[in-house]
Amino acid sequence: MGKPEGSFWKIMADKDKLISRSEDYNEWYNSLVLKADLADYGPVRGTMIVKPYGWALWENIQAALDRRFKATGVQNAGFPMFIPMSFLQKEAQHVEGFAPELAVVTHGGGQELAEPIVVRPTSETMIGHAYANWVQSYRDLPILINLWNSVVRWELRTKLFLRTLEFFWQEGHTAHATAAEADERTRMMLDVYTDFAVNEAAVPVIPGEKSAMERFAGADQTLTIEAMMGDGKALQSGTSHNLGQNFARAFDIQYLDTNNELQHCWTTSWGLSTRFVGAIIMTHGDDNGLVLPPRLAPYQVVMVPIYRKDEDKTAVLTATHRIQQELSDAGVRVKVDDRENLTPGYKFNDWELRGVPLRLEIGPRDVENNSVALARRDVPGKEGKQFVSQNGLAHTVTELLADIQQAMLAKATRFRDENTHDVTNYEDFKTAVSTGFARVWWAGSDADETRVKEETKATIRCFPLAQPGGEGVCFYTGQPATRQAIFGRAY
RNA sequence: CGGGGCAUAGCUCAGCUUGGUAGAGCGCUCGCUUUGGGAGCGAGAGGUCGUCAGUUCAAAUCUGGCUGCCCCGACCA
Repeated sequence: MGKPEGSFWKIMADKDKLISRSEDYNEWYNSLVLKADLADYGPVRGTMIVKPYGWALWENIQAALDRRFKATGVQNAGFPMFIPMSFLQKEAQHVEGFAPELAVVTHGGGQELAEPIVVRPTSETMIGHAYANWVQSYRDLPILINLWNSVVRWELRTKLFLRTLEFFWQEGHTAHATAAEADERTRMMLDVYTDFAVNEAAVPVIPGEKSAMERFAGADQTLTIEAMMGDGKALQSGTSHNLGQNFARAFDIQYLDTNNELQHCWTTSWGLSTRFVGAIIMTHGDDNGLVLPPRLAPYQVVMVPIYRKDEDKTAVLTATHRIQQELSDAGVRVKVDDRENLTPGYKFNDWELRGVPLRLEIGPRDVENNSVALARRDVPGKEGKQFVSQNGLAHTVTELLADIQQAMLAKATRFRDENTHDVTNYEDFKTAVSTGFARVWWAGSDADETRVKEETKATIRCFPLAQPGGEGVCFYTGQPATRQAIFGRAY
């Protein structure tokens, strides 16, 4: 064709290209979720259809969490999604917090209901009702239960995975005989979330405590893991609440202790949702699309066979399936992209968009040389591509996947740290929270916190559990402070 | 709940100003040629133009209402 060499390919390449993150981060996110085939919009405003690829990612998240929960003695159970309105009203803070976002069922079986029923926004009240019946004696404690379900909160402004009317999550609910045990459990589950985020998702998080204003409605204490997204904004990625005796009192969860005295239980709850999928997208994604951590990726390796002639095809496909089996036997999640109607180049781009950690190309030359090409998703272009021997390939791949996992965590951690600034005055604070986190000494009141939010849109994401110790000067009030806080703009 | 935008083929959109037989690209189906970074040619399938009403001989096009979705702000995992 008579056009300059580059222009044709540039046009072709731009055709289906994502908008770059720097151009419009929001648009990048929205279109990526759709194009990577993770999810789609539901027919009711603000609802989400999770497609098989997105659900597979969620299933891997579920599996990683579930085995950690069970290792601490937690059992799964199923609870009703319908809650009597009166239950919500039993805990004053709780109803106040959730009232504005409740979905209420007024009709059933063609009849108007005598009492409206609430679709669970979370199950603390239903759990309270059940536990009150289950607990009689200190011998019945602790109760350690987790629910995998979905909940409904009538959000005004929604965004796929991050905030939808209905979302999928787990909610753990425990009841204990002592305050110390409840406190221990609250921290233990935060540790579980931290370990999961860092070691499975390669998402560096800051474990910390929420301020009184950001606390869960009805909790004495809310712990959180906070992550920094690619645009410098914060995402609350999992929470663990110490509910004290608030719900035990509201629902009469009582037991007889060893002295035959009636005591209220101490309860906790903790949750992590499909929002975490959003955290993975925005922590690791780049201008070419998703970058999934190998430990959670639905496919860890995608194989793209390449051939021209029929005789090549037979040889290539034979080798492809042999290697597929070999990798699969080694516990690697492999996908062979044997679609006939698409060119290898298209497949490369497609799987990059979908974030598969490692691409394995195999063509006639490889069959001849006993080699394959491996291209790692986290290192784009030629740099990330290498030809390796087919001998010991399972080992090579396993090592490479581990390396990718580690490199992704290192990269995300570096980004987070480079965009976290220790500041001591308001001007520097404003600069810091416009691009990332500000770490400050804080001694302000609720009113001060509100004012900072109004003036800068930044909120206290958490008081990190890891504190430097000693004392500092509050950047806002100038008062002596004993705790440092992380501020940031949040999703 | 306020402000803005959009609604025409599976997707992205043109057509509307100035009313007159429904369009393009991509995708899809079939065939042939292709395949190491988003393939080419040929032949097809596919739309009561969001909805209701009004104006008119005639409405995708003009007018009004309604509905839905997306984006931006206040509230939230």
